[in-house]
Amino acid sequence: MEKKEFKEKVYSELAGLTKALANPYRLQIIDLLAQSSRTVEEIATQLDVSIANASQHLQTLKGAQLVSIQKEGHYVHYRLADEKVYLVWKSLRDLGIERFAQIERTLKDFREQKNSFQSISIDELIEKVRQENVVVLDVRPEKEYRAGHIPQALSVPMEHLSERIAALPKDKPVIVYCRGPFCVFADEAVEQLQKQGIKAWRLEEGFPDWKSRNLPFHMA
Amino acid sequence: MEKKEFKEKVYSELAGLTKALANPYRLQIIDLLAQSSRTVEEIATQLDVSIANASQHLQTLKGAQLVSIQKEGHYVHYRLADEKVYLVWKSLRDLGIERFAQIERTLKDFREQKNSFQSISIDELIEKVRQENVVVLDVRPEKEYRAGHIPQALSVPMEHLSERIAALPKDKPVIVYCRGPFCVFADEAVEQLQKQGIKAWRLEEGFPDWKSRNLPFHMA
DNA sequence: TAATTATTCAATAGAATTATTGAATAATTA
DNA sequence: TAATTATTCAATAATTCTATTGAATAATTA
Repeated sequence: MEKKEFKEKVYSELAGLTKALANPYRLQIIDLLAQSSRTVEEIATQLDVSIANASQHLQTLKGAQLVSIQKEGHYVHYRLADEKVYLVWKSLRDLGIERFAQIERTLKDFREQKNSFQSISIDELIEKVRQENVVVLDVRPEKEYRAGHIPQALSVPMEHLSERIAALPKDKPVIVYCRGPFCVFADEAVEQLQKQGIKAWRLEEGFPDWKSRNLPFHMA
Repeated sequence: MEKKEFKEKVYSELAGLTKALANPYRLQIIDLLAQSSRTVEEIATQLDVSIANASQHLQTLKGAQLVSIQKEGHYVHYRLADEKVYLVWKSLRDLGIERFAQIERTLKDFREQKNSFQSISIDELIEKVRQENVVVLDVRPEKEYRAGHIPQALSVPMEHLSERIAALPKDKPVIVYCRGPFCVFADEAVEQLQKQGIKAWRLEEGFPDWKSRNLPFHMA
C-alpha cells in the first residue's frame, strides 16, 4: 500500500467517527448513555425529539460503532460501546469549557441563578467524605443510581427531594451530584436545599467522571 | 434561562467544535500542527491539496478556536490554540485504533510490510534509555525536532538517514520515533536500519504524546 | 510606484446531513 | 390469527459542507 493511500484510509475512518459525534443531539445521547443504557423511546423523550428521529441518530452512532444494542422483547436497549467513547466526549467537553467564553458564561449564569455557583471538585469531595463531615446525594433517576454510584451516596431522585429534605441531618453540609457539568439536577437541588437552610454545594463533574478516574463505585 | 434553552446552547456549541474537527484533512492538520507551527503553503503541500482549500480548512479550524495564528511578513503561521486540542485528537485516535478493525488492520499491514511490526511503548523507551543501552532517533524534519524532542534523541531527518547510518554504533539497538502512530517515517527508518543489520524498533506513539504525558523535553 | 508573493475571499455546483412524514418490520399480547 | 407496540426504513425538501475557480487583499521587494 502506498503512503498516501494509507493516510487517506486512516484519517477518513477517524473523520467518519468524528462526524458521527458532531451533532448536538448525538452528543446528548452519549452523555445520557454514559449514565445507563436506554431504549429508543426513553432517549426520544429526554431529547424532546420524535422517535423516528431519535432512532435515526442512534443508527448513526451504531454505524460508527460508538454504541451497541441489546434486544429484549420488543425493546432495543442502547449502551456505549466502549469506555473510550466516554473519554472522547469528556475531552471535547473539557476543551469546550476551557476555551469557549460562550459555554463558561452560559454555565456560570445558570448556576448563579440557582445559587449553586460554588461547586467542588472530585478531589475535594473525596477529602470531605474521608473526614466524614458531609452527606453525599445522587439526584439522578433511580435507574441511573442503580447502574453505578459513588459509594457513600444516598439516592434521592429530584422528584423525591422536597419530601426527603426534612430527614437530612441539619448539621452536615450536603454535596449533590448528577450526570455531569451540563446536568441541571444538581443546581436545582442545591437551590432547594439552601432555601431550607441546609448548606449545599454541587459536584462540578458527574458520576461517569468519577468512574472514568477508576475510583471505586457501587452498583444496585 | 430555561433548562431546555440552556442545554441547546451548550450542546450546540460543542457540536460545532466537533464538526470543525470532523474532516480527514482537518484531522491531519491538527496532527501536523501538534509537531510545530506551519504556514498555509506548508500545510497545503503536506496534505496535497490546493492552497485555497488548505486556507479554507484552516479558517474552519480558526473559526472554532482550535488553532490560532501569528502573522510574520506575508506569512501566516498557524499553531494549535491549546494543548487540550491535542488531547481531543489523541482520544479520538485511541478510540479509533482500539475499536476499528479497519484501522488496526491497516496499521498492521503497513508495518509488516516495513518490518516494523515490533513497536515499543513510551514506558519501555524510558526504561531502555535509563539502562543506557539504546540509541534514540528523531526522524522528523529538523524544524519539528527544534520545536521539541525527547531529551536523549538525535535528530536524523528521513532525507539524511541513509548517509548517517554508518556513523551509528553497531552494538546498540535503535529506537526510532516520529509524529505519531499514523506517521510512516519511523516505519521506513526501521526498514532501512534493519537492512543494514542494525536492530531497530519504532516507538508506537509520537513526540506530542510524550509531551502530553508531561515528560521532560528539550527544545532547539 | 509597480510587481511579486502568501493568503483570503466570494461564487458555485455537487454531495452530504437533517427533521419530517408515513409505511414497514418484528416481537408480544388478546 | 389479529391487534398492539417499539423500532426501523424510505422518501423528501431544506440546509450545510466541500473542492474548485478566479479575483481581492496585504505585506514585501524591485
